[in-house]
Amino acid sequence: MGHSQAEKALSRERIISQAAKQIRESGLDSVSVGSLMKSVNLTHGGFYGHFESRAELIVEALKRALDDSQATSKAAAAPARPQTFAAMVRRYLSGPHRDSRGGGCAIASLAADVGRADELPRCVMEEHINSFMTRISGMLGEGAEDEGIVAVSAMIGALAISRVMTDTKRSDQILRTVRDYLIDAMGEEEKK
Amino acid sequence: MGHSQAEKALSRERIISQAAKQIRESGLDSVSVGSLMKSVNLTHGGFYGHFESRAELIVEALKRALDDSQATSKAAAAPARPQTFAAMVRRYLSGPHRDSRGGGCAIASLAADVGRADELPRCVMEEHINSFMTRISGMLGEGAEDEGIVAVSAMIGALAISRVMTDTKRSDQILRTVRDYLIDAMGEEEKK
DNA sequence: TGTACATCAGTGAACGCGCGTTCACTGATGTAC
DNA sequence: TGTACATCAGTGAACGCGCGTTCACTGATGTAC
Repeated sequence: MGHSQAEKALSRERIISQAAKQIRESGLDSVSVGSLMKSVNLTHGGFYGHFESRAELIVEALKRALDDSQATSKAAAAPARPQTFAAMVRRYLSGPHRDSRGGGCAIASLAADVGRADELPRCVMEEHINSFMTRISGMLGEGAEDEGIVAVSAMIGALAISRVMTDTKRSDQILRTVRDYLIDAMGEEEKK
Repeated sequence: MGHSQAEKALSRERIISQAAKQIRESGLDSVSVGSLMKSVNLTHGGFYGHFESRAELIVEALKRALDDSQATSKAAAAPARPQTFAAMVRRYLSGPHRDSRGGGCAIASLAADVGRADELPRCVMEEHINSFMTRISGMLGEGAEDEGIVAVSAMIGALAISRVMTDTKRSDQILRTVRDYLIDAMGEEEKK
């Protein structure tokens, strides 16, 4: 059992990234200290060498989940840069995104949970929502701030709804309808 | 202590309606059998004379929450009938609705929770989402099925986002922007 | 470079607590005569 | 209508369990000489 300082940093990293994945999949309440530590091959007692409390971990995991999903979204733009609004919407409102909760947009998975939470997690997500809206507005061109707000609202709502649907055809249809509407109503202008 | 059959029905009613209110406020996981029964002045043991399990109660409470919020929304239309799309959107995307989680739209509060739940609760909400979309489409006139889907997605997303925001001004701005956009882009046609 | 010691990452038993669920019991309700 | 009895709504103690958190301990790591 070698427990060097470098290993401690790696342990913390594994704890946070595992917790981040789990909250995206199953919500803020789904993480328990015991099962989380077991899933990264540590014992529950060690947890408090890394965090003051479960609540502190949740905030760190939320930050990580939001950062991860933002990074994934930006990385998808890498080949073609700058990313177009249409490409972004097509990826966001897709079957694969709907079906990968653990790897998908943390705002969509967790907005309702965070809306009921304390001020700290809400502030953390608030910043990410604002920067997501700014990013989308930027794709739509000058003075498109309002369109960015509307597009983000519709994308988050449609994704959440599509995850409720048990009828896959209907779920696909909703994603497709909102996707086509947004691209048609907002994406066209961007080409000018 | 009189425990007549009529009183049993009233007890069940109080349990479900209290649970429905609580899940709209704080999510599906927030209801515990003990505290719920205490809040309707009964003891926890009596719970199992009304429901087979906590899971069964959750499904009943979800149905009730959805029915209640639908009824509230339809009741608001009573004076002017049929309700206009613009009036509906103005009420949905308002500060008072955002601030009354316990009395507000159960789809918006619970979509993410239900999206992670078992098939039964998902089916229950699915029907309500479909009928909400149909209702909105109906307000928009013939062949407005797609617009209904988009409007419902945007309304649910915007409400969830507005509840995350700690900056009230920003929260209001998001509600206002989505509200104005929807009325402008979709509501105008309805007047023709 | 080699030894002696302090540090500290991680262990695992223990804590009090609230959870969902069960069950023997109580006593008013409802029914049969 | 009045009495005797069965029913059953609600009570509260008890169950096993998992939770978040604490703490005495272990032994490798890192440091001072």
